[in-house]
Amino acid sequence: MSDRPYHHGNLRAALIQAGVEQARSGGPAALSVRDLARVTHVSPSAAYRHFPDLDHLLAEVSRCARQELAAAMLQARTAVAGAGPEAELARFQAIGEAYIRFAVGHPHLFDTAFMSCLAKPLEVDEPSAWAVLESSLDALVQAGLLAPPRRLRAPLVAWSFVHGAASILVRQALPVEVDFATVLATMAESVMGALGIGSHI
Amino acid sequence: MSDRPYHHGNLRAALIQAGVEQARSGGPAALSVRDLARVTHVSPSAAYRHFPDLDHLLAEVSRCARQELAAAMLQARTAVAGAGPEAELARFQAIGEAYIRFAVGHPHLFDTAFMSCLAKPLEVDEPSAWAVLESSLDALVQAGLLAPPRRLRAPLVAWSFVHGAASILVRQALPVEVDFATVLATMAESVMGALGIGSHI
DNA sequence: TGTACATCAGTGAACGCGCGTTCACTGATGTAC
DNA sequence: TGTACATCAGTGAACGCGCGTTCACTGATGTAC
Repeated sequence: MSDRPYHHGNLRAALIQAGVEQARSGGPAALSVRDLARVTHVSPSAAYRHFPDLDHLLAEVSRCARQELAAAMLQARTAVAGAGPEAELARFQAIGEAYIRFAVGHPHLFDTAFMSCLAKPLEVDEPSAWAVLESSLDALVQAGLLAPPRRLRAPLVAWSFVHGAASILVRQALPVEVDFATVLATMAESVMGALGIGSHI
Repeated sequence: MSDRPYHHGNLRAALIQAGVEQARSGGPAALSVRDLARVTHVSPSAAYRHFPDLDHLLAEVSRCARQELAAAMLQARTAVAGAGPEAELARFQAIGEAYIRFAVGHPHLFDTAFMSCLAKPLEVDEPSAWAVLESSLDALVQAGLLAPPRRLRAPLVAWSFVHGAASILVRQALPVEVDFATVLATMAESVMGALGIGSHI
């Protein structure tokens, strides 16, 4: 404990990062000023140099969780190569699949991403899941797969369905066995159906 | 405090009911053995005559929250009179609308209904939102509005979309202003589209 | 280049709090005879 | 109908704990001259 320098160097970022790791294993309930200070090898009061209170710290942790989700979507989309309508459609499905995969793979982080905080984070999400979705929908329109009039409400439609399916898988909210593959297939088919993707050509 | 009888009479039910009321205003985080005992005018240790620990008490509170949701759906469905396809469709839409209305009207109870507990409630949900949805889908099939092959996955499709939309409204998860009426209309249209309701006639 | 000093980023002890849970107990109830 | 007594459902004090936050402080940094 004595080999660490008196000044941490980047305590603010370190506390947030520690928060993300704690949240990954224990969810929002596992986050406390004292515990994050402990993990960061710093006294609890040091945190108050960087955050006015716990809630502001939580808001940043939550934002990082959302960014991790967005990064996963971005990566999945980038992984689909090629041009043309079929590649564009595959990229759209890839971000939905990544969303659900993230929720199932990191259920506590998923909860943390959408936990309720009174404080607002200092910066906006970067990357942002919302932005990823918006740009993918734009690409679908340009590829001629999504009718322009449907573009306006498309984000709500897609997000609702995918977020709902992810929540169900995470919580096992349904009294019936739903397996991952079934949800993915149903999700893809349903969003296509709801948005009429491809059907107006 | 001295005018109350020594024996409460139905403490178990009273604690659960108190839990529902506390959850309604403060959400799952507002639930504690000590607070519920306080509200019920009973010593904290009395609760342990009826529940092995906090988690088992929470599981019952959560179940009651889900039952309240189911009751709202049931009431909304019953309120739609008449027979025939158009009435059946209206009843189906009514339960989805009631679900979303409940989430927006009682956001903390909605959270409580789907909170995570390690313990399982002693009894199953009665009424059950799942059962309400299942029977409504059966009615749609019988009215010739839903193609039988789509019946199997229909619960997952409907629940995902409605639950997702409700979560979004409750959390204000989208960085865009989404009003209640728009969500309801979009929800109805999308579920119809995804399930192909009415389109195969 | 060297030194005084303001500023910054930590420490550690302490505060008061509410929590879950246990334990020995006591008051009320109801059953057997 | 009356009484002994087992059983049930409460009480209240206590346990140890971890929490958020404050406060007076001190060690390190870096800037002005």
